[in-house]
Amino acid sequence: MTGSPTPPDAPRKRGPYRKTDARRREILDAAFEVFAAAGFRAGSLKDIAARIGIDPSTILHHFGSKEALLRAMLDDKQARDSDGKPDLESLDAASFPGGLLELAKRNDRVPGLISLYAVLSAESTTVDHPGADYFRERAERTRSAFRQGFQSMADEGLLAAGVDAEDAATSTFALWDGIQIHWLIDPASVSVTDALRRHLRLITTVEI
Amino acid sequence: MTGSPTPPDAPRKRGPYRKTDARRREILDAAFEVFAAAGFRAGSLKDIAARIGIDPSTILHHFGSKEALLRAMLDDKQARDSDGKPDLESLDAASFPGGLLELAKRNDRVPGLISLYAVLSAESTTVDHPGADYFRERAERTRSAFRQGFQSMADEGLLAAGVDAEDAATSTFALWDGIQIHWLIDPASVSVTDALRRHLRLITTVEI
DNA sequence: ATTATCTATAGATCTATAGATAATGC
DNA sequence: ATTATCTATAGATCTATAGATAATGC
Repeated sequence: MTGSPTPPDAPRKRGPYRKTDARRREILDAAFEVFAAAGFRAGSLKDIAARIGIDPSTILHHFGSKEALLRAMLDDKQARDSDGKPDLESLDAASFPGGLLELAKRNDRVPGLISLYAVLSAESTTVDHPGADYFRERAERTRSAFRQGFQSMADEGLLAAGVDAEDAATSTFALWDGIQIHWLIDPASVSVTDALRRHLRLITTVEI
Repeated sequence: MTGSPTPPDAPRKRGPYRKTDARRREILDAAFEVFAAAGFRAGSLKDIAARIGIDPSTILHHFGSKEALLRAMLDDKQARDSDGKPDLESLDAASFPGGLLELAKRNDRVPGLISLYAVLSAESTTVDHPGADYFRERAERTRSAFRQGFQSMADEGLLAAGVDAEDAATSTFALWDGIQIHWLIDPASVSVTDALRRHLRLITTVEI
């Protein structure tokens, strides 16, 4: 008998090179920069490839298609966002509004991050956009996390009179995304964290 | 003497056909629909032309270039927005917050209008976008009009405690633009006018 | 005669694939 | 031997222009 240790129908594959992960990371980082600066449709594989000195077809070897690259890049950002650092879901009543501000400050310090989400989430509302599902789910998750955070504040009587958790979540989320676009349009005229802080002061009773 | 009534160097031109204005209007309307649905970069002259049954080159005959068409379309929208109807600049202290809501309601009823501004203003922040100047100026004008409106309210003591006109303008503008994007992403989860009304209630002392 | 419109096409993209060559790892 | 990378190119855009034909208006 020539019984092999692997099933007969499973073709033996050797797996990727040791440096493949690093190359994929390079591509994801370059894709982030290009998509943040130009959006998905105007950001080309050629631009991304040029940034790290490879040929566009190499990107397709690793990710299969431009759409798949976008999804991989978004999933990667999401995974790294909630990697170690405190994220939305982990904020409780005591740390919630301050935690939001911390999050905003942290995002402000990552060049391109605000642009990526602001540009792509708006672009994702246009016809046949491959990021539509991602951004709809992201909006749902974000609003839900905000709602929970504000609800635990409401439970301790920390919301301003006439404000409920649902309203607080919706308005804070909207103001945050809106002010980010206005900051991209004219950075000198607004401050993301200042606007957010003033809004949180208005809808809560805590010192921020 | 064969002295002509026009200067010798001015070549005599006959001017456009009587129906040219109507054709230009058709093109502007179709451009609005396409740019609202797809953005400027993904919205093609071919799509616009197909919508009204003409050839793309006819559009270029009338407007010269795709960028010029975008600018003409934006200028046209701006001119028609402030055409007769009460606009931002004409609102005084008494009618200001209510007038904003009316404006929002009116915009909600024009399909594509919210998408046009939300999509293009975000897209305009990307590299080499022909709408960048327009949207920066528009943001300036809008924030300034809001500031004046809220300032006249402040003068009559109609703003909530701790809120000044500048903050009110910035936050209202940001919340409005943000909630519009969230509405485009998931229309079922938010109401533009409700969110705006709640915000105005929060920052003013008037009944809305 | 001038303006409007279309046909045809140039020229510049862009994504994706096929297949050759180079690098890696068993 | 398999994976990674590049070259070359197909095929599908897209904007813009040149020039022919049709419609309009003096």
